[in-house]
Amino acid sequence: MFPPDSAGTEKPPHVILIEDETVFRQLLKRSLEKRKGWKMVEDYANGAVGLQACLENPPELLLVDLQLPGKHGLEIVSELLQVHKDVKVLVLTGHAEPSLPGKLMRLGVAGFVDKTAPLAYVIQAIDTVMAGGMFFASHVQAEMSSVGGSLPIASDVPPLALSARELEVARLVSAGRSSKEVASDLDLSTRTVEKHRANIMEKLGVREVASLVRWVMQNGLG
Amino acid sequence: MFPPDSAGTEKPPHVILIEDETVFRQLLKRSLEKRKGWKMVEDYANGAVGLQACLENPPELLLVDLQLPGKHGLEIVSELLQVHKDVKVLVLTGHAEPSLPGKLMRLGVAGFVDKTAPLAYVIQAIDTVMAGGMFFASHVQAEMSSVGGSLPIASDVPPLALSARELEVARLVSAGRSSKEVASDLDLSTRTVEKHRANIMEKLGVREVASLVRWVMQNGLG
DNA sequence: TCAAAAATGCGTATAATTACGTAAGACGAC
DNA sequence: GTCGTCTTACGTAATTATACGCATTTTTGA
Repeated sequence: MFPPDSAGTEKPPHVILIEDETVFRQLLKRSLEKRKGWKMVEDYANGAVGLQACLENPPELLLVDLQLPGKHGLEIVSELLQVHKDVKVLVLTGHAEPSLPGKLMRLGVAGFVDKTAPLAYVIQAIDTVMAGGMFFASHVQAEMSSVGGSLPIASDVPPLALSARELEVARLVSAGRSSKEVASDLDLSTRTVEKHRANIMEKLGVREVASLVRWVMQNGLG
Repeated sequence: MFPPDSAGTEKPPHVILIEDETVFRQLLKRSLEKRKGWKMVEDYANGAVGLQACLENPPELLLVDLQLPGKHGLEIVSELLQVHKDVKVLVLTGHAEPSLPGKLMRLGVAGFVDKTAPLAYVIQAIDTVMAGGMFFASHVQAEMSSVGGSLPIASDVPPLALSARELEVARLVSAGRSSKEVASDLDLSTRTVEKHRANIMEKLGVREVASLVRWVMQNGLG
């Protein structure tokens, strides 16, 4: 899961890079094209233009600086993620600030690396993020007064082996409702709910409520 | 600033490693001793013992797992940082959970890495943290509230409301063990386990297993 | 050292869940 | 038009979990 190591046979993802420092931008772009065979790296030096490109043709991965001409990186990310929540965003900045990681996480950014870090760091961050993970590294210690609560991001990919009704039941059960309560919630008979539960357990291959709850939570359904 | 690259001439820091998986612990310990010339790596497999050592002779760097016998990693960190705020803490865990990064940051932890990550990741994390930075990387996407709302975080009740034994029971229950199984796991009577469960539920103010499981997971104990 | 808290154990009773079944109507796919 | 799945519903029995209460022994801390 962690390091895809070599790009291998996977098709190159669509990547957009917004970075005003030409040296770094070109270095990184070439690096990605050479070392990973990604041909689809669009690069922009201007924030507004880059955002426009993102909105018109959303990439899988967005690499973005913060201090940009045209539009600030935080605005870009914020506006983009409101429309396309599934874009993986990796922030590259040279001006780390202790409260930044928190802000970025709240925004839904998947990672954050100092541009002053060695290129290997950046590459690793990209790998991790592309694999669905998170990667925050900086030379300043993060300061988190309050990294907001627990609003799930309602991410896509609920691996649904369950039918709609079953899912509904599963969520209620994992929310702590008893079969009887679920029955009255959904206006069903208790027996029916119990049957649903049994089927759910069977499908998920679990035997106890605890595991059901874990499944629901780990799949972002709770 | 970023990678000290080679340990060079600096004197080895005092490092404590608390990790119950022997293979990983020894591997990491040897790795640090060889590759960085750090001789002062104390290692412990038990949480309570490790914390004791930290309190008696605080290290510069603490590498700690979360799920540990004796005492949970979160407790260790919490208790240690209350007394010695300057200890750099790097959490190593194999059971990442989306809300964990936020919790750890709030606790004042400097970094967090999956144990399943390649050793190079771990080493880099250590370097970054030792250099005063932060390093959070995981194969799961961190989940913070996406909206910048001002939702109160009243839920920041410490997991320490529970006694060590209760915590242990809570974890097993949320892992799907029945009271009877927990009893045999911990070599207790079923009655005792049931009593513990009742006390736990009471303390957490919940009524059903589902809520217990959610609590355990949301507090990174699962 | 002594009091408080935690950990351990038991009893009794009710409520809830799980493990086996079976089956009919709706709805879509092939 | 038949086959499969989803949804609905029921029965019985065993197992587990909860809600009360009470008691003994460590452990901990003031």
